Amino acid sequence: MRKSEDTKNRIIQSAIKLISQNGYAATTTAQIAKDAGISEATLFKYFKDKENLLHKVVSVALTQILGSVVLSPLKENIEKNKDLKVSEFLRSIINERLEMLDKNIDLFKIVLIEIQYNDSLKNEVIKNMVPKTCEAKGLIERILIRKGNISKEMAKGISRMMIGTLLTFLFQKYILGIETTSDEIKEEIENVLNVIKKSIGEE
Amino acid sequence: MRKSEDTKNRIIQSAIKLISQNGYAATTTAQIAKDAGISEATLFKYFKDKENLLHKVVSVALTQILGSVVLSPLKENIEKNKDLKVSEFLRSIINERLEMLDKNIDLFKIVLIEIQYNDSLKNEVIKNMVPKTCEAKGLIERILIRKGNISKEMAKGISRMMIGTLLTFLFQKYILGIETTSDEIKEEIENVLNVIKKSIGEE
Amino acid sequence: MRKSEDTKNRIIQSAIKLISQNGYAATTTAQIAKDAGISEATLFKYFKDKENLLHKVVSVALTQILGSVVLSPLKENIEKNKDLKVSEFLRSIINERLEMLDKNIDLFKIVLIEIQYNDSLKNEVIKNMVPKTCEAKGLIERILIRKGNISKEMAKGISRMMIGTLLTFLFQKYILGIETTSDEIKEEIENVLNVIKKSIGEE
Amino acid sequence: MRKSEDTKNRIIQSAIKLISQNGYAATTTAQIAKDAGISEATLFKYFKDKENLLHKVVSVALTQILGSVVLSPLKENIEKNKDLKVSEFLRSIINERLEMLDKNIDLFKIVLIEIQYNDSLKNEVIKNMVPKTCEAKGLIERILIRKGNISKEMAKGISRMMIGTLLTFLFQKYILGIETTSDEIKEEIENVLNVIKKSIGEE
DNA sequence: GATGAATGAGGGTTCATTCAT
DNA sequence: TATGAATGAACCCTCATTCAT
Repeated sequence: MRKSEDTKNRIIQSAIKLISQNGYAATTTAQIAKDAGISEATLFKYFKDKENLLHKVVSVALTQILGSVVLSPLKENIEKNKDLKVSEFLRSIINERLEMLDKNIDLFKIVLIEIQYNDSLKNEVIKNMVPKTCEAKGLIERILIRKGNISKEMAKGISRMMIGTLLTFLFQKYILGIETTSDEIKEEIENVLNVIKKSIGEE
Repeated sequence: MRKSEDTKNRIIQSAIKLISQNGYAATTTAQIAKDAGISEATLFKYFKDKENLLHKVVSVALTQILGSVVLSPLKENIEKNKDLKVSEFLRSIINERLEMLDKNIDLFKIVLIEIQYNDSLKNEVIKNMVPKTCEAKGLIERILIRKGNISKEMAKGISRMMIGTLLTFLFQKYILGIETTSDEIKEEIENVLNVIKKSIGEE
Repeated sequence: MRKSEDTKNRIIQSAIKLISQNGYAATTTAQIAKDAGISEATLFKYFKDKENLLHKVVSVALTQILGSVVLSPLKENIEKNKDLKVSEFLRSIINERLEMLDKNIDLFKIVLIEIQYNDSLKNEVIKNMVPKTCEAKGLIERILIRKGNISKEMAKGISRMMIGTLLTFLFQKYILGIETTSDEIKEEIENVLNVIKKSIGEE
Repeated sequence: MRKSEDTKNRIIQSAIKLISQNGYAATTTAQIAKDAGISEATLFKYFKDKENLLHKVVSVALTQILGSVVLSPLKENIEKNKDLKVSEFLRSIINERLEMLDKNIDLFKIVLIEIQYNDSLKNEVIKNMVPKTCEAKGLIERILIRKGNISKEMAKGISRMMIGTLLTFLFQKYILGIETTSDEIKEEIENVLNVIKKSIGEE
């Protein structure tokens, strides 16, 4: 049981590694088995077929991204920093989110790419990802509003900008693969925060 | 000659369609040939191998995205609207860009996904895409600055927000495939523009 | 293990048979697989590609021709007959060599023909074949010299004639495929031996 | 007509060149057409199919080898040198034959290799080559006998040795591709002639 | 007479999957 | 449970050959 569970996990980890590198269609079960240190026959003892393994991989990715890794630290962070100035609150969120992206980029890539080609996967992902993300977004907006002087519409605009900023970095660094120094990143974050600060009259 | 050029184009169009639907690795040359109404043998008369066809597809995509489709209308739009109020100027740009995204989403998807797995493709894309995008970004920033009362840093923050907003829509609609009514989209744009307007004291 | 080795050998034997019949380029992996009673997929589990199989075939051929089959019996024969008269010594060698040719003609043909089109094969063959052949040639020459009254040059001429005689039969029977009765062969051998006998003043 | 005949010859020459380099099965009609500077379609206007072209190539090769190139110079040479000493007569023949081999090795290779795989080709070749070769062999033998003191059997042995010597060089230089200096060749020829000289008591 | 364009048939090769052990 | 051995189906690609122009 222990051993069995362990083998299964090794297969999944190998699949994550290889699929994120080469894509699902270009990753062979032979590669995965070899990387996991087992035979192909064994792989098919654990997973009915390749598609089944992909679903498991995505499911694991979703769990990790949404459940333990993504939202908990975000909520923690939000809670911990909710008494800061708005700009500092937002900065801490962005930085924490960037770190999280960095740690989970393989999983993100797999999920984002493979749902393009697989509707059942897409539905599964949407069903899990959207409400959780909206929840987090709402949480941030409520805090912004509570901090005073910020209308609901402004809060929505600001939270959307935060998402946009994160996506821009995701795009730049992980999709296009452009090397960016952490100084450059900091500067760009400050530029965005500047606009927001001005808009809410902070300082 | 006429005929030959036509066949070649049909192959490329079929490839674009199928690769954007299923990904490069999962698209077979047989599918492409069938869709183009020719034999596989003919396909390989026009393209040395499958990889070669992918490069041609990406090259066409880049040309179309960057050259005629992406930048020209953007510059035209910028030129035409540079005398509007800042918020109206930005709104017109976003709307025009959203339309452009909609028209070229297949090409975008192919390029963005396939460069994950193909370094020579990635280099080609980066070399072409980055400078042109920076150019457009710079153009917008200069106009913002010239319109008065906006610092260079603010302009940078704002242009980055514009990109972030576009990427958010790209992500939401085309990656996650979430249906969004145009009213919802408009509302969200207004929320973002609102923040920007506030930040530059417009009105 | 047993089974696996067996399958591999069956593939090689089928390859030898078919390549010697039709040549490497005209022999398909499908034919080989069918002849070996396995699927093509299995063939490619045992040999990386068709070229690899050819190399194995040639390697087997070389081993068989040079190692166990060619030189050992020759040396044995030389040893056994070194006390005969020169003409009888040479006759026994020629006859033994002709038998050997007959048994291994398929392997010879493959090696001799395929090295025309494949440099790496040619190098491999040369490296193995030339020294061993020179060794055998040298052995014969030393015995001839030791038998008295034969100069080094004469010995070289005679050994060369032996090779020439063998090649003539190879050419006649196996290249041109001309049927020759064993009486005709014997007669021709005697004619050549006659010349040699005269030249060394035997009898 | 002139032009047409010319094109046909260019095709044949290209075929000879390429088939001798790569073998019939591995030579494509596309390669031949390209080398001949024409389109593949044109090639098939001149030759019903690829096999047909091979037959024409072999036929040309045979004509050239046997008719004009091979036997005429040999007969000429025999006639011219029939009054020399036996050893000198044989030396001149060998040298002339070696030169001829060198000039026509491409044709020889094609013929010798392709008849292994094609019975109709083999029959054609045998029918033409054997009688002519026997004729030349007989001619030489008659001259040897006429020169005195050489029995019919000795003459046969000697002529066979000549063929063997030539085949040895053919084998060494053109099949195995072993580089040999002309000095080495001369020495080996002398060794063989030495034996013959001794056998007929020359000098 | 020459060729650009096209292709059916087949070649080598890979892949996910099965099954006896 | 784990795997060595095997494979049908499909993949990318090539080839000799045809035909309208």
